[in-house]
This record gives sequence, structure tokens and C-alpha cells, in this order.
Amino acid sequence: MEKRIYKDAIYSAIAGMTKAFSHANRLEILDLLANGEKTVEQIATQTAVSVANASQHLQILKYARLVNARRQGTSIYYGLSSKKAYTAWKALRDLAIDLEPEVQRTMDQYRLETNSYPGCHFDEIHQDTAAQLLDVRPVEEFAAGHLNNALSIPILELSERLAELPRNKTIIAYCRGPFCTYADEAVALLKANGYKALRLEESYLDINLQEDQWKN
Amino acid sequence: MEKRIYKDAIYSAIAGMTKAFSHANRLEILDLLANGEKTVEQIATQTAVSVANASQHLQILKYARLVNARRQGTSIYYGLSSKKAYTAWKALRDLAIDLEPEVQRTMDQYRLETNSYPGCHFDEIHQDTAAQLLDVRPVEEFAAGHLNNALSIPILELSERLAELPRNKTIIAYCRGPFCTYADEAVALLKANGYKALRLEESYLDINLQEDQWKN
DNA sequence: CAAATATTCAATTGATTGCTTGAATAAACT
DNA sequence: AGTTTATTCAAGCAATCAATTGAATATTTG
Repeated sequence: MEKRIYKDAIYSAIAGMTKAFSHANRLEILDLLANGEKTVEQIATQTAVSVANASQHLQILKYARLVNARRQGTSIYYGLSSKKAYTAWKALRDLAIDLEPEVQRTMDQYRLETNSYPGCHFDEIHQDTAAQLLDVRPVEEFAAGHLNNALSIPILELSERLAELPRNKTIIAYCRGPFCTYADEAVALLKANGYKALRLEESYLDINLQEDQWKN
Repeated sequence: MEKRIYKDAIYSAIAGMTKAFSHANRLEILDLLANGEKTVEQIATQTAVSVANASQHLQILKYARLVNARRQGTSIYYGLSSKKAYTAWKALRDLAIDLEPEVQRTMDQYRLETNSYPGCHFDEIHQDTAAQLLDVRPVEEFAAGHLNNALSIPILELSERLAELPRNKTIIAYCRGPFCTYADEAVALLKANGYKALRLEESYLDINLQEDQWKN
């Protein structure tokens, strides 16, 4: 094999897979699926596209082996194929947060408009006994994996279930990751009801991935 | 700001940056620039495209902030903008090596055709006194950064400079990374001349990045 | 076996991306 | 100042990608 042919083949194959990452909707889908399996319809609804369109994007992700599909009952559940797929998405995400001003600006503006307060990091609070972790994602996502000692109250039920939360602790709300707004909404609601509350910057998967690093 | 508008803005901005990664030639350029600054002409020559075409790809990479440009004398030198950019490329690369069969197959076939021998990893050899690290990249790349205790003999000069290598040690050749063939060529030449030689799987940057992880 | 339902396919149209060519720019050297 | 040289720009054409629509498929459930 010619050296040039070899390199072209390799880099083209990688670029082919990389193309799966280069569409806003597909990134959103990956971010969503990182938190647990979902049906095509759920994905379409939550990312605000048509079912046919979501299906097409899922085909592309499946062809690139970033997600896999599993039939259960009448539906097909799509899920992230591997942790490495999340690692790659996280690397791209962190890079963009770092050097794409548009991303920073949009995040800042959102937090300003919604009067969000500064978040905190897992390292700072995870052995603080005066802090209570609160997972505000849907229950299925909590079931698929969550931080140790976290309480599960989905954001939609939070206003009715405030009583379950300890009054004497700071509530640390977390959700799907840096672009998810559930935790911000939770903090706003909690503060309005007299709780001390903060948003955790990391998601469950970010922590999970980090812990894996120490294992190796 | 509407939640939907916010998410669309964020994911679109990230996808915009990600598009810079989704072309074979641009990946090859990133891989090249990770080893040190180069002029447009050098990049064009080494990646086998026209100068105008290389320039266009570089504009795209620059716009995405993955590379930056610096004028020196009559030429413009392009270089990787940050270590994070390499981290992201490495994450994509590793993911593809892991789950894109075409990449694996091509690498395997190349090694078979060129009778390449199995490589070794930095962990296994870096404090082995019976091993001699050999950097076969061009001198400028060696100057831009190299592994401790490595000798620098560019692949083009290797056949004339064999005498500089210790006969009693195993020569561990390394180059630009997993898709670079210099180290394979070096090992073939060394073995043909009676040396014990192995290819190092990692590049200088891979090790460098790994060491940074422990620092944090 | 038939009906219901979730998902995928196929075809179309418009938008974006990629490469080539030849000209334009801009800095550096004489 | 004029010339050289490296790089970029602009225009054009081909190829690829994206969203929509409506139909087709396949599996479950009755």
C-alpha cells in the first residue's frame, strides 16, 4: 500500500466518523442519550424535531457506531454505544466552551437572564455533610446511573415534593450537564422557597468518567 | 431567552467548531501541526494537496480557533492553538481506532505489507536502561519538543548515521503518532542492519499529555 | 390473522461544502 | 521603488448534506 493511500484511507475513515458529530441536533441527541436510553419518539420530542428527522439523525449516529439500538416491546430504544463516545463528545464540548466565544456568551447570557447563581464543583462538596445532592432528571435517567447519596426528584415534581428535602442542608442540584437547564430551574424554585441551593456544574457522567481515570 | 433558542445556539456553535474536524485533510493537518509549526507550503507538500487548497483548509481551522498563524520572514507559520485542540483530536482518533473497523483494518494491512513488527508502549520502556529512544522526525519537530533522553536522527538521514546508535541497546523509534510511518521505516532499516529495534506506539505529544494529567 | 403503532425509507428541493483555476495581496529583499 | 515570493481571494462547478413529505415496513397486540 502506498503511504499516501494509507494515510488517505485512515484520515478519511476518521473524518467519516467525525462527521457524525458535526450537526447541532446530533450533538444534542448524544448529550441526551448519555443520560440513558430513549425511544425515537422521546428523542424527537425532547430535541424538538420531527420523528422522521430524528430517525435519520439516529441512523447516521448508528452507522458511525456512536449509538446502538435495541428493540423492546413496540419501541426501539437508542443508547450511547460506549463511554468512549461520551469521552469524545465531552472533549469537543470542553474545547468549544474553552475557545468558542459564542458558546460562552450564550451560557453567560442565559444565566444572567434567569438570575442563575454561580455553580459549584463536585470536588468541593462531595464529602460535605451539610450538602444534599439532588438529581432533578427524570426517574429513568436516575435509575440508569446517578451520584452516590443523591435524592431523585424530577424537576416536574419538585414544587410538590419540596417537603422531602432537608431544611438544614444546602441543596446541590444537578442534571444532564452544562447545557441542561433543569438544575437552574430547580435552584430558582428552591431559593424562592427559602432553601439554600446551588447548581452542580458537572453531570453524573462527567464524575463517573473522572472516577474511571483514577482506576486505571 | 427561550430554552429552545438557548440550546440551539449552544449546540450549533459547537457543531460549527466540530465541522472543522470533519475532513480528512484537516485532520491530517492537525496531526502534522501538533508536531510543530509549519508554513502553508510545507503543509501542502506533506499532505499532498495544492497550496490554495491547503490555505483554504487552514482558514477553516483558524476560524474554528484550532490553529493560529504567525508571520516570520516571508512565510506564515501555522501551529496548533492549544493542547486542548490536540486532546480533542486525540479523543476522536482513539474513538475511531476503537470503533471504526476501517481504521483498524487499514492499519493492520499496512503493517502486514511492510512486515512491521509489534510496537511497544512508553510505560514498558521508559526506565529501561537497555533501551535507546530514537526520534526520527525532522529536526525542527524534535526541537519543538521531544521525549527525555531521545536521540534525534531524521528518517532521511538515518541510513548514513547508523553509527551514532548504540549496538548494545534496543532502539525504540518514535515519530508523529499512530498514523505516521517514519518509525516503521526506521525499524525496518535498523533491523536490516542488525540492530534490535521496536516502534513506540505513542508520539511525543501523547506522552506529554499523559504527564499533564498527573500534574493536575 | 388483522389492526395498530413505532420506526424507517425514498424522493425531492434547497443549502452547504469542496476543489480547481487564475488573479490579487502583501510583506520582504535588492 | 520595483521585484520576488508566499499566501489568500473569488468565481464556478460538482458533490454532498439536510429537512420535508408521504408511503412502506415490521413488530406487537388483540
